[in-house]
Amino acid sequence: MPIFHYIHQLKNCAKHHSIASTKQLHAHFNKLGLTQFIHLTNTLLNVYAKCNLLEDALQLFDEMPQRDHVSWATILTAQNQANLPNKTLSRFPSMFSLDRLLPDDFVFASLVKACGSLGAIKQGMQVHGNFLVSPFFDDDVVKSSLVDMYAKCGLPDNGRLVFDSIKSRNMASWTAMIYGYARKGRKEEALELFSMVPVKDLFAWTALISGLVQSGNAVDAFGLFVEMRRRGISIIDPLVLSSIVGASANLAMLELGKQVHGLVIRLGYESCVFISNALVDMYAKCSDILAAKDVFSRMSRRDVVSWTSMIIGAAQHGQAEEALSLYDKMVLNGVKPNEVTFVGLIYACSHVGLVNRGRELFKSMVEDHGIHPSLQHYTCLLDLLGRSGYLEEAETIINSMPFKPDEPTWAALLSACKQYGNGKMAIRFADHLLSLKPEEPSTYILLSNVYSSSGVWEHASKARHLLEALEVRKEPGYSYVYFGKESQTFYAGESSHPMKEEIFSLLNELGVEMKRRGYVPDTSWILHNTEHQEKERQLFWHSERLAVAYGLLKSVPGTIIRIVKNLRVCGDCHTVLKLISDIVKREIVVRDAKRYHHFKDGKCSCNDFW
DNA sequence: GTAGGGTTAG
Repeated sequence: MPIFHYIHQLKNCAKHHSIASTKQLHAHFNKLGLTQFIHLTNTLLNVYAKCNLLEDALQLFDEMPQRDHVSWATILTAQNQANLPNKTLSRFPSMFSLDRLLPDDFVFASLVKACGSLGAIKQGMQVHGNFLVSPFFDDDVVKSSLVDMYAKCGLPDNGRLVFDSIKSRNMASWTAMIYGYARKGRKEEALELFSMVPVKDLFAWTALISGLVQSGNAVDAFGLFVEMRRRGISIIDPLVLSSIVGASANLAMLELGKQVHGLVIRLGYESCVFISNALVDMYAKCSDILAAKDVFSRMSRRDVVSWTSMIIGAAQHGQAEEALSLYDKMVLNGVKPNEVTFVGLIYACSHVGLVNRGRELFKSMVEDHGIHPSLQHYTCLLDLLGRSGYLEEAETIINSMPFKPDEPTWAALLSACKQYGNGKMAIRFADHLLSLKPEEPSTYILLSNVYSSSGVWEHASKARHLLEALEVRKEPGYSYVYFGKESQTFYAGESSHPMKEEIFSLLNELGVEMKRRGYVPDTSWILHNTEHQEKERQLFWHSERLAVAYGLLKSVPGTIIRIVKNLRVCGDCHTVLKLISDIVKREIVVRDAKRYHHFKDGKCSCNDFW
């Protein structure tokens, strides 16, 4: 039978993902000694890759007596498609060392793509340089990939230089460039380019919208999504929906998220794994952990992202046991955890002080799963150890780990030193923290307190000065409360609200009852050098309290009051919200800049850890 | 026979 006939058969296998037939043909070729025909073997390689049988493809590739450019391009692309871009980059050097082959245009495109998905800009620029001095330097496909790579690496200006050199721009180059600007938050340039696109198809809209979501501009992303719908662009592919679900998550507006969920269902994409994943995450971020679990439980197929989203959701809402048991179920289901999964798991342990379990998971991550711990993993582990008083162990880890702790980690450890009365270590940690020039005002309070109590006055006053400088450019605190479709934003110290009187008297009323229950305002959270009474007054006007009072006055009795705050909730407000939840018998859910707090019956889901 | 754009978890 002629070779081209076999190639035709193989193409059919790829089209229908028929694994059995592919393997049968492979065996047949072996028997007839046809594998020497590189043309045929390359096709087989590609079919394995298209059927997601990377292992088979790799084995075949390694066994090939001879390989050409096509073999290399095929295997590198296969690794990209299997989401293993680092393997693409590590395999590439043997193209020359093993087979004495230089990259062609196809191979360049694969390498550029791998660099893009890794955000490996240094290697990306090297590849770019090699491409420019290669015979393929003018290839438009590689150039489009380069535009995309620079977009993903956050360097749209580098991308623009390449973009301008493309002779015949097609949709791929346009969308890559639009995405590059949008992702960097350069909305005007993105829109300008978008207006120039000859055909505004769903891809172009998606690039624009998803880029804006990723740059944190959820509001404009929504506006554009509505505009896209108005123009009758049919959503024939669900990817734009995951961006828009993500936008609702970022805004933490539950009602909006529910509407988007409704749209997802109407369009028939609810069973799409990555859409469901985005929904799980959205509900968790909107503090409706029950809805998140509901979506999760109805999924017919769950990948590592689904499980991880659910684990992190549970952990962030204070349900550590749930998070850990989800992990056990995940393993039982044969889903391999990745580095993000372990961030969620160790974080969960840290929340409830499960020191041993946390240590075990960290060890298992490295030893059983071969994952290199990142700074984030160390941060979670140090949090766990510090909180439970294992300060020496924490310090040993700091000295041996390949990263420097960040500001919040030093701050958490410093608090732990204070709590466990380790003054000497506190000074060591404080010095590290001070040298980082922290951004968080409460850090200076902490520093100042540590230095003062240890008699290091010079540093205590330095911390004060730095704080005063910081206070000037501090972002004002605000909170928004929402119920149904209504939402209302309150700024700290705001006293011009139309319902000011009602809010004021309700807070006063609650204050009387709180003091009756033993509440003493903790004014150490107020940073200014002011009189005690003035400090109390400032606490009183913190935005989250105004929002809660408004929520109590305006929402349907018995419903959950949901609040989103831009900064972290202060310690005193945390105490107050716990008390209020008990006094009025209402659940209050606050999402602050760091954590989720479910206040109910005088307790908080965060276990007073945030 | 091989390549380029839009997606989800921290």
